[in-house]
Amino acid sequence: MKIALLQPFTIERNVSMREDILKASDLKTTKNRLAILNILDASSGPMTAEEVYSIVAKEVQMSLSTAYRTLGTLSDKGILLKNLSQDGKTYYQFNNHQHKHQLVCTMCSETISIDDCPLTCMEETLIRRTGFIITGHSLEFLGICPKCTGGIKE
Amino acid sequence: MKIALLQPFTIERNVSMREDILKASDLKTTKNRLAILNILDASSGPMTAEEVYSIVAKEVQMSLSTAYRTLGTLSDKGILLKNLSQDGKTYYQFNNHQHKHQLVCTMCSETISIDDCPLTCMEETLIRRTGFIITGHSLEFLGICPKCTGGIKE
DNA sequence: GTAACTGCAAATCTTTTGCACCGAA
DNA sequence: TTCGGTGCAAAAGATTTGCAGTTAC
Repeated sequence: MKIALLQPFTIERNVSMREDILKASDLKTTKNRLAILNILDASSGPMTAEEVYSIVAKEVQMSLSTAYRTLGTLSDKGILLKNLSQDGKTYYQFNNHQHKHQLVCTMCSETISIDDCPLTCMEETLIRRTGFIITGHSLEFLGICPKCTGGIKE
Repeated sequence: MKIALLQPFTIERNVSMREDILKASDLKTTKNRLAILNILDASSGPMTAEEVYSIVAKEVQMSLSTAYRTLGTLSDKGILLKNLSQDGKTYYQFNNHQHKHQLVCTMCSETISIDDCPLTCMEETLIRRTGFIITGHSLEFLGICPKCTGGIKE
């Protein structure tokens, strides 16, 4: 019973945190936006619009184009990171300055998240050399996972 | 006059080198394929299918779908590197083990090639940790170039 | 001669957009 | 009340594909 009560409390707290995030970016608080932030917050890695949509659609009524528009808006505001992957789909993740990259198996699509990003140092070099302001980067590794390697003749 | 003669000789030599490349991959030698290899070899960085096509179409008669098919085939054989960029277009470059990444201005699309790739060391770590065979990676930096920075109010 | 290559047009897939309606502030 | 947000359907843009004709070997 105590545990049952704990859950709603946590959700409530998160909801108000997310309202603050939206308010700070001059965005109206809507069921749809909260639901999307909710799902991405719970996710362990980047998700496609389609994935977000298929989960969110179970909770609230939302069209796919709204999912795209919302994800786009949140990315423009810097709340999310947006990233076109080698599979042709765009992945979204919370921009919490602890972003992740992916290692994807080209045979079965198994995906592993890479926690540490080695590019900060390289960005500093680029800034010095080019005068660019660096606003982001995309990095993805492709390979063949151990399960699939088993099937390759040597 | 001597210089004028030098050029055809060089082209001849390159053509036969490219025939060897195709033969080694069990691909027939066609005007189209030679033209595409030619253009990518002369290019200083990765090119889109559209760019390759628009240049190649001046020299030989070729359809856009053939350009796509040829670039795809050459990539499958490992002759080219294929890379979906954050702008939604696929870029192709010679796979000469000296591949380049790009730094792209999100305002004017000015693009700078990055010659040294810092990822080899990271790939070794990933191999150890995940058991994947790493077959490739994509890396791209986005930013705002000095020309465009001038327009931003501080 | 035959399998591989090519051109054309149509299809595919993801993402974006126009427009009319709806809802948060 | 008023913009901004949303749904629907249609458009967009890059790439792929089916099929019939052509070419390298």
